[in-house]
Amino acid sequence: MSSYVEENYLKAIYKLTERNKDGAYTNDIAYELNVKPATVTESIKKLGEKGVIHYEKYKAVTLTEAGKLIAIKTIRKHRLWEVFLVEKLGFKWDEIHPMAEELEHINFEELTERLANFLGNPEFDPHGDPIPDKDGVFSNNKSVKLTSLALNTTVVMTGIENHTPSFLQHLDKLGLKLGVQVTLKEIVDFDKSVLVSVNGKKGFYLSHDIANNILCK
Amino acid sequence: MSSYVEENYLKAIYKLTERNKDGAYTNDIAYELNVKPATVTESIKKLGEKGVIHYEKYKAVTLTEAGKLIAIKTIRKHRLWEVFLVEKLGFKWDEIHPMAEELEHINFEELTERLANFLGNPEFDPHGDPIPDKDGVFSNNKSVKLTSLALNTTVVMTGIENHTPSFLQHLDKLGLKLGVQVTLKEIVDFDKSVLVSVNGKKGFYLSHDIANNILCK
DNA sequence: TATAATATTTAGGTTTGCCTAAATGTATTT
DNA sequence: AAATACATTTAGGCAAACCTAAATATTATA
Repeated sequence: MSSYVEENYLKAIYKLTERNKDGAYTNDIAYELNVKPATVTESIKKLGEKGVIHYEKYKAVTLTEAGKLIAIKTIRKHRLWEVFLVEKLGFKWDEIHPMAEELEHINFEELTERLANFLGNPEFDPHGDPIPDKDGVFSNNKSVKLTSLALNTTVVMTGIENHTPSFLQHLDKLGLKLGVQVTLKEIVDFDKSVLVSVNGKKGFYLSHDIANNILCK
Repeated sequence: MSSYVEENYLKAIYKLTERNKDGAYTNDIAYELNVKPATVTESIKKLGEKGVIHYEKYKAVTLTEAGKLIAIKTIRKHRLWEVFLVEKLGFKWDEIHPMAEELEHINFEELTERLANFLGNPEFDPHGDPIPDKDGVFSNNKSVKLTSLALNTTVVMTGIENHTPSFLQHLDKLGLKLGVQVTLKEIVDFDKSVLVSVNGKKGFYLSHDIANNILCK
């Protein structure tokens, strides 16, 4: 199995396992990777034989330590390239994902580490997601959802939980970028939408769906 | 055919056609790409159908305009990444080829052009090879071989015609890098080796083979 | 020009990563 | 607990990109 394909499977399984500790299901992996479930069955069987995942027929799969490390290293590469694309090449945060999706599969450890160094060993990518170190260790940074705050709390926006271009572009329009100060002014009982004030300016309403995808600290 | 494979075939054909205007031969393409001639036959048939090369049974193949453009754009990407690896990440000129060989296949025009801009739109890569512009045009820069100079000529080293790490490392050891002043002091009749002085310092001998791979202006 | 040497192509195979359709297993609901 | 719904796997296929061995063209040489 090419490292390109393998890394994508492991990344998908990693992501799904974060959401559901039992492991990743065939159908969900198929959805993540835009392939059919039958293809996934075939692939995860091979990945199991290779020792990067735990595979048992009809069970959710989980990553072995080896598999987890590959997944995390792929995430590291992805996020470092995203920093490069934004900080050095001036791309916007909603434009970079497809490019990073390719660049993450360039496997030269020396390249990755020199890139990290060139970028100042960033700890977060342009979306606020943490960048694991070269041994695969994440700094534990406990952000919470904007929807979980108590009224009249002021926090700093640190991340997001949805990376679609349309969501990112909408945040731009609202002036909601990483680092801004957000104060929760009101929680509307009817639909759980929230009134927020950004950097002390006049407030505006955010739907619960939007607020729920914003992380802060 | 994946763009990865296609670009490598077109690049190989481009290179071979530079050497031999008749076109590229099956065997030579196979050697360049480390595949068997039978595989090349199969592939060039497909590339012919696709319209990127002119293919006729038993004849040397040449690039169509479309194919030539793809080849040159691949070369552009390769050389821009090489500049990045040396200028920004601090790699040495003998280390970068394998990485650039992968990075060249990342196809996002906006990425390439922003990268070029970030690097200051360089005209030459770290080996002195010209970087075509985004429309595939090379600036014509007529360097000549060190072996073609008349005695006592002083020139600037501008490029090389061999990119193997061992050759590059040897040049490093001799202090022969792009931009140095080289004076041709002697041509040994016996073996055509040459005595050169670099930046006005004490001279040393270079075999004809080495001198013949050094370009200057 | 016939023969030998070399280059190219054809024929038939393999592996990888995908597919559809059918079969089978697991989970949920009545 | 049986029936139904849903998830997963199996079986059989396909295209891409590689391979080896054999056949056929071309080119060079005697």
